[in-house]
Amino acid sequence: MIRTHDAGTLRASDAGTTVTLAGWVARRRDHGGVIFVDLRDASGVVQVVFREEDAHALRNEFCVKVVGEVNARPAGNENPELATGEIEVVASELTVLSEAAPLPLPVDDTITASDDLRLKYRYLDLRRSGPAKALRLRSRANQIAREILHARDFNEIETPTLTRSTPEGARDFLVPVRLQPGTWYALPQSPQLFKQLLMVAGMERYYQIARCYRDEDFRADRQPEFTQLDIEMSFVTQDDIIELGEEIVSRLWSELADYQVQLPIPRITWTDAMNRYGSDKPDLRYGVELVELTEYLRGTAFRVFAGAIDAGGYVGAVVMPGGASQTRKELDGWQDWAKARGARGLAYVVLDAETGEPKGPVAKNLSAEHLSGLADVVGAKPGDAVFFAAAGERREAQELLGAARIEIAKRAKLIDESSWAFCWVVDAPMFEKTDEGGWTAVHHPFTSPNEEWIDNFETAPDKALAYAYDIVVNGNEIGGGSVRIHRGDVQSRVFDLLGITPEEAADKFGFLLEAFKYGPPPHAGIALGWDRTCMLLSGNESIREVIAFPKTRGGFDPLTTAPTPITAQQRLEAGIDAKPKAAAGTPGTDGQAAPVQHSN
RNA sequence: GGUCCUGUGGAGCAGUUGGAGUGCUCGCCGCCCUGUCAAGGCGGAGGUCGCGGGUUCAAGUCCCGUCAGGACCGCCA
Repeated sequence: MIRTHDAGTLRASDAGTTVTLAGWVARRRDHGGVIFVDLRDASGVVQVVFREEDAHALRNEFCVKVVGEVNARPAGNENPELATGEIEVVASELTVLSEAAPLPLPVDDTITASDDLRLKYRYLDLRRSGPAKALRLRSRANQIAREILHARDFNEIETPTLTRSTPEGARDFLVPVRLQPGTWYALPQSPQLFKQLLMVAGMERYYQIARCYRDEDFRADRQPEFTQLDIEMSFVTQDDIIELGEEIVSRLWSELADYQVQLPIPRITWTDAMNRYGSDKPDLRYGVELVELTEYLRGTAFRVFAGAIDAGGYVGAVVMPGGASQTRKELDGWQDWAKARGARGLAYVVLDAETGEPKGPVAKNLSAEHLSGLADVVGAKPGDAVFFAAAGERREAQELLGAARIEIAKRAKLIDESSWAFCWVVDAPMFEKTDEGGWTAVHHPFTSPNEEWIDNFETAPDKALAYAYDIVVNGNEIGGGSVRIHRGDVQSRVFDLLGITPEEAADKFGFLLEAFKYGPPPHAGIALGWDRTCMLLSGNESIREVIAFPKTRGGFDPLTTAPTPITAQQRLEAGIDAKPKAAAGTPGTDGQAAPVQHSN
């Protein structure tokens, strides 16, 4: 080793020791006759004192080696801000290992740079303590997960990243195949089918910290490549997977966020989540629950509500505490907000802070009777605002109210940012209607109906429930999974309902169905969105912060400038323009199976 | 595909009613300085106001387009 000690670990007890340190010049304070340098390495920072002129030439981010003696600082010069603040290293020898050009962005915890500049110089960005800490936290999270899973006899198994499309709803990234021009690999959207094959293979307990790919638009919490902690077990029930998920989550939060998760984590059914919070990933840090008014308002003359009710739909409301004090401009702003998400508007009534009298444009359209009881029905007090949503489709109106609920919490500052609220959302529906009138799987088509529905889901597909579960924290879904179908007859019936013909099924995932002929065990699994989990644990608001070299919104990497054009030669070799031969045994990616969605 | 925000020396910002590239903090270069810790003092360099077009006597500022970055919707768990 070039160094004998780590800079950040030196303490008063090391006084008198001669040490060799190596690291970077974090800051230089040149007083002429004495020069102070904050020397930074991965362990932290220590002050080095130079009395020789040669340190005058040092600049920020020079990489240096220093030999010196650890001394207690002169009385009165201690720095309680630093872990190493009681001591300093008096240098006797300085070696410049490499110089640094003037920096394109400050390597300084107190100053922020724009995102694309940070990414272009990510290696400098990561010298800062915050970004570095996020990656170190992620490494520790990986370690914790592995400790738990290996203690439970899991096998860490790698699955292919050059494969065929897995049945998720997202667009695939495609890779041309030189050896078979005109054919293409897909990068996996998840290892779903492979982990199920590993269950057939008798591995019984599988996990993988798996890179997954989806060619969809970006968000603050979405990148085209992302990581899942992917888990599958044989001979288990939903409760077994939930118990495992709870151990992982509670260990992560206790060690990395200093928070003790109360176990068991509360479970809420999907239907309750939608009814009460208008979301399948409710943020339980605050109340503001939805109230259904379909029956209360039945018979109203207000056409917007009556139309929804007569269509067999839903009318509901959500209360904004103190919302009556909003200005007209703020209330109008809610209309723009609603339109931005595709709604026609957001009806509201404000309750006068003094009298409790309902006011606002919608109040004129409601009968005196409906108005007088409104506050009690929705649980509003004088000074509150009541927002309404109505639609022929129950879920559509509830989701609008759910989004309004989140916005209310933000604007009314109802969120305790230091708190954590976990829940499992269980009993998700198996199917939902497609626009064409058919059915599509809410999770994926290998998710098992629950005990109650496994033999009769065809009788009421809209009511059938699945053994599917999502774990949610503060309104973020950090993981989800399901019990899988392992019986061939059930799988065939599900495909049948989804309108997937046996031919299509065989084309798309015949290899899995084939495998299921040979004694597949009952199995179930879960996948935790690892980037999002680490983002939350590290207190960041973008998953870019927990990814070493992330991409910008346009799918661009400012550091490497990927993606790049290819040469004509590369294009030719890759066979991009080749037409596939008649699809005999090598079906392409053009299977016309019914749409299937969702992973895990 | 849509809505919105941003783009000004190396970094982060300000820039009024359209009136000379004006300003602030940091960094950079030089000099001074023996106890600082976001050191301090003095001096200096550094600009096609993202790019293109338009309106105007005059555009960093107004309009249109475009590029880049960001937030959200659609999409996607």
